[in-house]
Amino acid sequence: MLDINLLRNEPEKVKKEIAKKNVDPKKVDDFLSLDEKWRVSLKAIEEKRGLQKKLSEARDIEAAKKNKEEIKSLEAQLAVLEKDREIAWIKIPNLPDADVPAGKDETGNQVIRKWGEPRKFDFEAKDHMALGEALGIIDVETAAKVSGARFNYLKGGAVLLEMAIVKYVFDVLTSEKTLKKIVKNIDKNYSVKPFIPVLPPVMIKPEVFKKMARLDPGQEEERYHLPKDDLYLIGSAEHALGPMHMGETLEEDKLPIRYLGFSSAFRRESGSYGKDTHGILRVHQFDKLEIESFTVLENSRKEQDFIVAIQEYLMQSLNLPYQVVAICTGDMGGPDTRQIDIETWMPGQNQYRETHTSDLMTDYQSRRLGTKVKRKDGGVEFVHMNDATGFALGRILIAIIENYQEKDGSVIVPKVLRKYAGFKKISST
RNA sequence: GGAAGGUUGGCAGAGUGGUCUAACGCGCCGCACUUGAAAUGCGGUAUCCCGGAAACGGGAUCGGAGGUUCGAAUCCUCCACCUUCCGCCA
Repeated sequence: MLDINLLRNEPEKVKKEIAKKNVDPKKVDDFLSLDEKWRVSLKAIEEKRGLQKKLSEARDIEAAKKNKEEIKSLEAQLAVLEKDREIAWIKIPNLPDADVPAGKDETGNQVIRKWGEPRKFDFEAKDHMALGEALGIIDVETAAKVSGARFNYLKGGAVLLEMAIVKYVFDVLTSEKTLKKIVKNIDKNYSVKPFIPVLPPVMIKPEVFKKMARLDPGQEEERYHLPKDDLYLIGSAEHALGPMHMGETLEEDKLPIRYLGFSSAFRRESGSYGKDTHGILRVHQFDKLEIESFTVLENSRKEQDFIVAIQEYLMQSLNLPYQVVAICTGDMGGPDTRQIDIETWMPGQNQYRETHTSDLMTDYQSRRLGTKVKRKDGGVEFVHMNDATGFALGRILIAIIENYQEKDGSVIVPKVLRKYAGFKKISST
């Protein structure tokens, strides 16, 4: 949620900014009108409560009884107002940063840079499904029988390759030495504090999910819910990493706090029927390495730049061609102030496909989570949060299988992963 | 799944219906004493909301929600979490 003072003091600015995100500016007026009503109601009730105390002290039981009835009816009104006000508040998204390209939808996204050349094959390149099935490492048919559409079994070399990637990324992000190399392009004096490896829970409570601004109206359809226990399956490790410090006030010298999580991610993919039905590009369950970091406000943009630099370092070390995309105002997420995606070249589809995202959320999430930082000068403010993909393992496996395929249908293991995988090539047996 | 005990301010911990504006202590901050420090003494030390330029005023908060009462940290109901035990279990 946005800062209440910003909404009250600069509504025109907020309206102008959210319009860029295709959000109706009227939502600001809706909120402010409810806020005003709420304030009036609150003031009235507080006066009556003060009176109730005095009457009670004076043992004026008759007057107190009467006053109590009035308080009760006012409280009922206030509760309704409070709820409506909160709902209206949440509907207002974070404001886009100044350098975010303006645009209505994904056509407004801008490729900022490209790295690597799509490989020219001297044979007909196959897609990951054809390769994976032939190699016996991807099986969607059995998964369809056992679990339904949009599920998959990974087997053999694909499994070992995934594990190799996981271990490799954990090695990179926990090494100060490697991070120092990466940060040079951003600001050589910036913090290279290593990431803390995390295996998070994959089920979380609804109220926590809401505080992360990931279960707001319109998003529930995308989530798996376990009604018996009222728990949700996470759609990303972000959902369990982001709330790790909710309700806490962190000391400034503890920041930045950086986590690297590994978990399965669960998505209903409602509304995407018929889209990407082939292969394992869009599935209900996949594993993902996720980056989450907490910083002071003046560092959060630099932190995002650093995170993107890490993503690119990893991509380059795997020698996968990619492009970095600045997501435009109309296509970015509600809690984001700046979103940068990476799209990886996939020869099987002859196009770049989204594999990474990096979200700068500023204090939009931390305000509802109650995650604060106590500055050295004694001031307390909300921390800034960044969240980003380390590797979405299903999709990066697709990229590796398709980019590293050989004429005979085998797949070469990227050099940097060989010592982790223990083999150089995946062949049919 | 069953049972018992617990959850109070930064920490520790008292408080079983009005004197709670939450004791005592520790920690922290300020001042005094001191060449400096320690010790000592005095004072101050939670968060959030509303109003206010500010000083300040009002309100809420004793795990959470609801209830009883003129009045709740205290009584009642439900829930969550923690500790321990039994059962089951990777």
